[in-house]
Amino acid sequence: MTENANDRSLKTTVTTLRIIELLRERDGAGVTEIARELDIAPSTAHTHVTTLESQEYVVKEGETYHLGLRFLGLGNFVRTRKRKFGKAEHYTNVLSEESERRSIFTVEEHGRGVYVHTAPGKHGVWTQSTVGKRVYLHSTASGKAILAHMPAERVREIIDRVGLPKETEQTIHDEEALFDELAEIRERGYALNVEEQISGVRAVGAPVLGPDGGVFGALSVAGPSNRMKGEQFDRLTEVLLGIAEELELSIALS
Amino acid sequence: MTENANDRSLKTTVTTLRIIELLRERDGAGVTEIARELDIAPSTAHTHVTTLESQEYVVKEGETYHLGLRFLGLGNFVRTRKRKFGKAEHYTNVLSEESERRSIFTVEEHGRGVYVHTAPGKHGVWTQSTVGKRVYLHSTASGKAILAHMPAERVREIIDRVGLPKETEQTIHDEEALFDELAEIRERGYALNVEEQISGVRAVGAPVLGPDGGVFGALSVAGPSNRMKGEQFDRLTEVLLGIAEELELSIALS
DNA sequence: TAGTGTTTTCGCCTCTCCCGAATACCAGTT
DNA sequence: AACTGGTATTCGGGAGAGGCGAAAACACTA
Repeated sequence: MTENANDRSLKTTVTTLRIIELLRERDGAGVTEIARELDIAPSTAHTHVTTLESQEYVVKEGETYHLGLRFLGLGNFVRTRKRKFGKAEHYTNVLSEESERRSIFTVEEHGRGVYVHTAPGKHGVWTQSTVGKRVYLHSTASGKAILAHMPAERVREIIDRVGLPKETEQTIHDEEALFDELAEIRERGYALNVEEQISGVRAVGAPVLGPDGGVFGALSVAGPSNRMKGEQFDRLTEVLLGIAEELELSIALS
Repeated sequence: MTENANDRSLKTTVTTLRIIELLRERDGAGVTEIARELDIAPSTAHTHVTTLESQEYVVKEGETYHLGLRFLGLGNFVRTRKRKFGKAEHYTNVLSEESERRSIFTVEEHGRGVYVHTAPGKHGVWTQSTVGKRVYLHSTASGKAILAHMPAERVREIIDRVGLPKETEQTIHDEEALFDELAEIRERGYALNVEEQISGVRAVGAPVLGPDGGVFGALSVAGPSNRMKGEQFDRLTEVLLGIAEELELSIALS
C-alpha cells in the first residue's frame, strides 16, 4: 500500500522531491523545519535547498525557502502538452455555465484522479486553486466514471497500489462492491458520488472516451447535496452527458 | 557567467533536474536519448527516470518518459501563492482588451524576467503557452522597467550573474549604456523595447511598484513594429501607464 | 532466424552524499 | 556588553549510495 521495498530509487532525488513537496505544503520553510520534518540533518537539508536554489527552482526570501517560478513553466507545459486538454478546458467552462455548478475535468495518472481544469459554479468564488489536485478514483464521481471504462485488470492494479481508503462513511471500501458499482455506471452512462468524498457534497460524473475506445478523462459537476436532487438533478445529468458527448466528438474530429 | 566551480551542489539532484528540463524541451524522451544528451550512462539515466516515475513526477507512455501532472499542482501553487498575482492577472486582461495588443505581466526571479500572466491581442491566437517563460531583463521592456527601479548594486549583481547577451543588433550589451537607459526610464516613467529582443517587435513596459517602494513587477504590451508607432503609440502608452497605476493602487489597498 | 537498436538488470568500485561538530549569525534579554 | 537560545552555514571524514559497464531481456525489421 505504501512503498517500494527493494528498489533502486535514488535516495538523494527522493529527498529533493520531498523537500519540494514540503515547500508547497508549508508555503515555504526554513532549513531546520525541513530537517525536522523529513528527519534528516540540518546540514543535509541545507545542501539540498541550496542546490535547488542554485538551479533556480527555489528562491530564498529572508530566512525561508520557497518554490520558485520555474514550476510555473513546467506546470504550464504539462497543462498544454496535450491538445485534448485545450478542448477539455473549453467544455469544462461551458458545463459550468450551463449547469451553474462547479465543474471539473479530471484525468487518471498513477492510479489517482488529477483535476486538469476547474470552473466555478454560479455563486463561485471557488476556483482555479484546485487545478492539479489529486483525488482518489473510488470516492469521486469522475474517478468512478473513469474506472468504469478501464480494463478490470487495470482497476485491480490501481486498487493494489492505492487501496480503497474511507473518506466518509459512504465511501466504497470493498473491492467487490466497487466492481458492482462500476458495472452499474457502465450501463447507466454516468457515475454518482453521494457524499462519498466529502459529506454534504454530491456529484455526477461522465466519462470522456477517446476515439480508440480508451478513457481519456471525465467531466463532473458537484454541489451541496440539497441542490443536487429531484428533477433539477435530472436536468443536470442531461446537460452533463450532452456536453461530455460534445467533447468526445470534438476530440475525435481533431 | 555560467557555473559554480567549487560548490557543494548535489550532483544527483542536478542531473535529476536536468532530466526534467530535457523532458520538457523534447516533450518526452527515451532512456538512450537522455543518456546521450546529458552525457551519462544509459543505466544511470534509467535509474533517474524510474525514480521520478516511482515518485509520480513522470509518466511512461510506451517507450518514452514524459513529465507528469504533478507539475500542474506545483505550477498552480506558485502562480496563486501571492495574492498580488491574482490582481495582476486581472489587469493584464484589462490591458489586453483596451490596448488590443498582447499583454504580459512579468516579475523578476534569479535575475531573469518570468512571464506570470499573458493575454493575447485582438488578433490573438497567441496565448497562455508562454506563461512561465524566462527572458532577459536587459532586452525587454518590462525587464528594463523592473531594473530601473532596483538598487544599482542589485542591477550590477544581476549583470554579473547573467550577463548582457545580444539577442538582436539593437540589444544593449554595454553596462554603462544600460545604466544611462535605466535613468531615462525612471524619468520618463516607462520603458521601450525597440526590436532589442526580437526583430520586428516593439514593446512598452511600465513598472508596478509595491507599497514599500520596491518593484513588484511590470506590465507590458507588445506588437509588430509598424503597429507600435506615432500617435497610436502615444495612446497605447497612456493606457498602459493608467492600468499599471490602477494595479499599484489595487495592491496597496489589499 | 539473425540483426540492430533499445531498455533494463546487476555487481562492483569509487566518489558523493550525509552526518556531526564547529562556526557564524541574529534577536532578544539581562 | 555579555549571555542565551535559536537559527543558518561551513567543512572534514566515513559509509553507503550512485554511477558505470557488461550482459541480459526485449522490440522491430529484414
